[in-house]
Amino acid sequence: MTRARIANVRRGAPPGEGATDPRAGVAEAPLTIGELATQSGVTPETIRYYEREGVVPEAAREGAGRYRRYGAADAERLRFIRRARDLGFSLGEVRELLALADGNPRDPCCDVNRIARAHLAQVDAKLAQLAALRTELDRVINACDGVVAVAECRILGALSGVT
Amino acid sequence: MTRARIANVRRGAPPGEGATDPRAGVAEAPLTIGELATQSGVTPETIRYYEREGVVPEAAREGAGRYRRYGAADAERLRFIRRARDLGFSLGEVRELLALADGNPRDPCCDVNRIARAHLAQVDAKLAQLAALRTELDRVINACDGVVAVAECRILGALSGVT
DNA sequence: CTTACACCTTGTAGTCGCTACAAGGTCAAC
DNA sequence: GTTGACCTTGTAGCGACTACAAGGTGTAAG
Repeated sequence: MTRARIANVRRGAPPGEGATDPRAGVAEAPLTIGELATQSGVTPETIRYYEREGVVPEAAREGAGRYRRYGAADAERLRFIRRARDLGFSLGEVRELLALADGNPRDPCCDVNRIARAHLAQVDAKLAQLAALRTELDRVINACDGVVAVAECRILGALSGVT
Repeated sequence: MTRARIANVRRGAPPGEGATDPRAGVAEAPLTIGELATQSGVTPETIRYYEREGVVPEAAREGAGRYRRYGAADAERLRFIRRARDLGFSLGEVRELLALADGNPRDPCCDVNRIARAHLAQVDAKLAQLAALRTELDRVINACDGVVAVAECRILGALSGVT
């Protein structure tokens, strides 16, 4: 649940590259994995994991370096993934959504709807279950008022099956 | 979430052992792991896993057999564990609760309270988070009315950061 | 040029709570 | 003795990362 944000300040900003083209790939102002991580709110480890899993494409390794280099499109894709994950979509669902987004823009978006609605139903189910659990837990806790010794503890009693 | 229940009917009930002493250990009417599983609502694999993890003690292997043998106390302990797990306590928390239940009955039960209340707080936090997520997901889905092509899909748009 | 050091690389193992198998052993009934 | 259900151990897998370790690279400053 905790998403680490890593301080990742570029030590030397290359001068004279003000115009940020929104359609830029890796061409303009390549990012290191750490910078990409900072921009998209995930850790470098997670990005590498996504690459292994094929959720993001293999990064280019520009020039002589062995470092991965990223562009604006990669940052966008990662933010997409992060938002979807934050909404509770599984990585598998994210993969499907990405495939749809990557496909023909004229394709119907009913599959997107289907995935999203199925997920909403799952969330509702989990909510109901968790609410019921909370009620029960509250009941168990509130039974224990003024009891001081383990022998008479009503919480332990409830867990032991004493109703 | 699905807890398998296994049919486990004793093929030959040993005769003449009617009195079920609630304080009985392994002495009276030993159970196989499968029978214990049926009685306590977990699978044999889970019981063995709990033994490996030290949540339940190592089972006695009565007589010449290599089979684990259990008594009423073991069934009780497992039911305790299952109830606590059903209430969402982690195995670590279950371990703590068991240690408290195993300890001196005259010890104060404030630790039990602390664990239970901490867990309730966690559940509440998760509930709030899930409810917020649901709201957001619903908003995303409802934005998409009558859109037919992926290019204009508002769900994908929302995930891409278009607000 | 050297040094320093932050950042990167790959690979592997760990987290949680089980679940699923495989290959073989045991027990009770018939 | 033969069935066949049950048990045994060991190992690997799930999801979605996270955490190391051991070593390589890129950049700035001295």
